[in-house]
Amino acid sequence: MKDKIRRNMALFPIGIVMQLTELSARQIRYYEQQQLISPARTKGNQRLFSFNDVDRLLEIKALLEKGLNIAGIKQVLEMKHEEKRNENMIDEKTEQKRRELTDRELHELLKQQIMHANRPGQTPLNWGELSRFFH
DNA sequence: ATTCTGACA
DNA sequence: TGTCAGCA
Repeated sequence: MKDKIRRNMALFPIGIVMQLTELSARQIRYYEQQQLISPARTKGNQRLFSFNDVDRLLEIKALLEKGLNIAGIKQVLEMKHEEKRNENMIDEKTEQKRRELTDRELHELLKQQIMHANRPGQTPLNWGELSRFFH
């Protein structure tokens, strides 16, 4: 279990992360403000990201492309946190149920945003991609 | 050369 | 979110 410290080891500066994630420095810093990530800092106050930070950013990017806003992403990420907490019981059936639960909650999140946060002049949701959530 | 924070024609 | 300024 030495892999955990490796994944959490602060390694690369924002420039590298930009290339790895296809995200702008602006976005990466913004997501940190929204507390979606918490990269380490050098003595010179420069951000140092770990593999976990990068993976997290990739997840954020994916969710963003699915049409979720910061609030929605926070909730999904929060569930991911609970998942890891329960990853002790690696039962096959409970694992399956958990995935279904996650999908249902994602469905709810998206439904809420579609109904509620439907702002003028903007269509933040990829309805095509969302079809699977409305079976 | 890079990154950081703050601000907005 | 982009982008520019003024520092470190």
